[in-house]
Amino acid sequence: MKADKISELTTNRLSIYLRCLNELAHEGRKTVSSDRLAKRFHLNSAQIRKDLACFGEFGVRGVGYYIEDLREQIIRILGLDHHHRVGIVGAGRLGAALTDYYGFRQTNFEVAALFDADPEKIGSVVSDVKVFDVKDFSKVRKNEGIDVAVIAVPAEYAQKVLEMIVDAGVKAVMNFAPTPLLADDDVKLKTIDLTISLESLSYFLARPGKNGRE
Amino acid sequence: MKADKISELTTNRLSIYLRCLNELAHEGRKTVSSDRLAKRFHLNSAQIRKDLACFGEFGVRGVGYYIEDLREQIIRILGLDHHHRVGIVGAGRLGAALTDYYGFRQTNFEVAALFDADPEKIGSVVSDVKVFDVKDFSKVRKNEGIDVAVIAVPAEYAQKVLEMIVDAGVKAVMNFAPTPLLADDDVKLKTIDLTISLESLSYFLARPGKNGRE
DNA sequence: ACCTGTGAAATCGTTCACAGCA
DNA sequence: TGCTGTGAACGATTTCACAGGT
Repeated sequence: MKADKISELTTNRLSIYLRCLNELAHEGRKTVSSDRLAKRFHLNSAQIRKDLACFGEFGVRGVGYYIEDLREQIIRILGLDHHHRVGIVGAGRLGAALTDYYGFRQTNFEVAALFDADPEKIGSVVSDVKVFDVKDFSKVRKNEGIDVAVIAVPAEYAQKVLEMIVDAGVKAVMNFAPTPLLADDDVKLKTIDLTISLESLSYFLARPGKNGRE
Repeated sequence: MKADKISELTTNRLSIYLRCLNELAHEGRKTVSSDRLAKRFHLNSAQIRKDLACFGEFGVRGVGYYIEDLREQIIRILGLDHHHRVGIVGAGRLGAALTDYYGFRQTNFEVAALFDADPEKIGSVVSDVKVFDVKDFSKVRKNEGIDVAVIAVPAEYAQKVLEMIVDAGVKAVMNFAPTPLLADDDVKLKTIDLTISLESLSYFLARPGKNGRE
């Protein structure tokens, strides 16, 4: 296949496949077929094959996939063999929780700096990470080699913060402010909107029985 | 239209439309057409009309939508006129940050209780919310009238915690553990997987230039 | 003239089903 | 026989385009 247009749905599933493979590898298994993988983790075998086929021919007919080999391939595809340094803008509770979040620690992402506008917070240390003045973002970004930014500020400041981040040259941003933001096409912006998720629960509770399964 | 099968994508957009309308109402506008709404907030006007048409005929031909009226309709549809009480399982940093999250405060959701298994934490108070023993979940749920649960525990405990929550009768659950969970169809389960989101940024950084826009 | 509500078309994503290889 | 890789069918979602109401 080797298509050029790969959906984010596909790459998200790659993350899931990787977890499944990690679990199987941990159990000492050497190979797995798309069918066994699907049955065991409630996935669809054709979808697994299609998703993988976007990036190459990793399987062996009659055998399946070599788990260790496929793990390495997915790690490479997802860029998990590269290290990234994260700057979190907003040193409130959310910023602090994210700094501490083990996802940032166990993976190839490392929180290098926090930023805030509150003089009370600037200079303090949260979970071993120093809080800088947000005005110094560009300078600190260079010194610390930050290539990923997280927006954890109130919605009304989020767009301005994003523009500052992008002006400083960061190309990958995760936004936790409950508002959609605008950015150039060469910047990857991922918004996690907890308000929408909450309101979706509210909708369900208001009309019991009608479940849109995930 | 009044269709029976309403996609979650549609209800998620309802949340967004509500925000837009709030902004317009704040500016003192009385009516808005789907086209103006779309242009201003970078949406698609046909989609707005289709989404709204699922729930009734709220517009006036030649005029557009009455902002105040439409706001009330969406609030009713999303069940934002009902109050909900939230129990958060896991009183670590993430649980604490969520307890503090203004989204839970400003909306119709209120954090009523935290739960943990750590004796050090049980009995303490985080952001005015008491931490209970997770073993007492069912009892506390009844006393406090909890109807929404949040899972903020490590992935390996998440499925067990979900089962406990569902056994206690809670029908709406938000999961922050980075693992897909299984639940019955009559339970609304919403998973927010920060690991997948991070890995999606990693994928982008590994192949610059190919952006799957949100 | 303006704008909604909605069939029809286009696009995107998933699942089926099987040819072909080990 | 077992399994991958993939064209084709199917299903879901988005966008177009316009009939019809004000």
